[in-house]
Amino acid sequence: NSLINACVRCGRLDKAVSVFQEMKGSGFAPNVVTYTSLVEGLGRAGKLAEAERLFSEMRRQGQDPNSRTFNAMIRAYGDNGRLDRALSVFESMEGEGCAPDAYTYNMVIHMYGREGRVEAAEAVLAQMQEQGCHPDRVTYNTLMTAYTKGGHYDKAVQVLQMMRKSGVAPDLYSYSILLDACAKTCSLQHAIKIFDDLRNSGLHPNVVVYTAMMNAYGRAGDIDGAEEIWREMKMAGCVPS
RNA sequence: UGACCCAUUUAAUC
Repeated sequence: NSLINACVRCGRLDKAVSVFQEMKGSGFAPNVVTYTSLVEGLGRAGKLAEAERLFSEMRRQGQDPNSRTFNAMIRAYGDNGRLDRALSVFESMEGEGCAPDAYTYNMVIHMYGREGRVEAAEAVLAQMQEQGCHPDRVTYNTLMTAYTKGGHYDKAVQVLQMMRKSGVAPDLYSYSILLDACAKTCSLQHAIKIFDDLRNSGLHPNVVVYTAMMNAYGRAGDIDGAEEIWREMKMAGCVPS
């Protein structure tokens, strides 16, 4: 399984499949982890029919999909422009006796956000909470992205506050999402405020945050400010990308 | 029953 997964992660689906064949040929029964890795690999390669086939085959082999398998299948469809299919797999989970986990909800929220369907994303968040699944950092960050991409900066900031209130500490993703939004709308003053919050949080900015912040200065026409960030970044030992 | 062990989700620039 580790080898198959390594192949999948490196984009070598062909090798993953041949290891899978070898595995079966030498009498080792693939388990749920094996199938999940392959579904993921097939999804990345856009081979949806093949992924679906394994998704069915595993049940016949007595390996029922678990939440991670469903997640891999949902992502396979979602990343290949089949939101409709992704959603039907998502909706089938309950009936299959598999409860969606935070990853599941987070992915679905992300997919709706990417389509600009902010209200649908909010509905999934509500559903998540109804099911007793607690939103985590990724949930909040994903929702913030949905808002900023939809031009609702204020709502994104509200999410940051909601996040803190729920005891989930914002991370570098949270800040970079807001900084990027400020940069894209040339709201330098907001960006400066967010960057200040970040410093006070005790987190150390990384290259993504610095890049977004330089962008905020740059787009606002403040070259000196941008250079100042650049110097700070190098001083902090942060390597440019 | 639980923990651990192999597989899943979010940000900038290009």
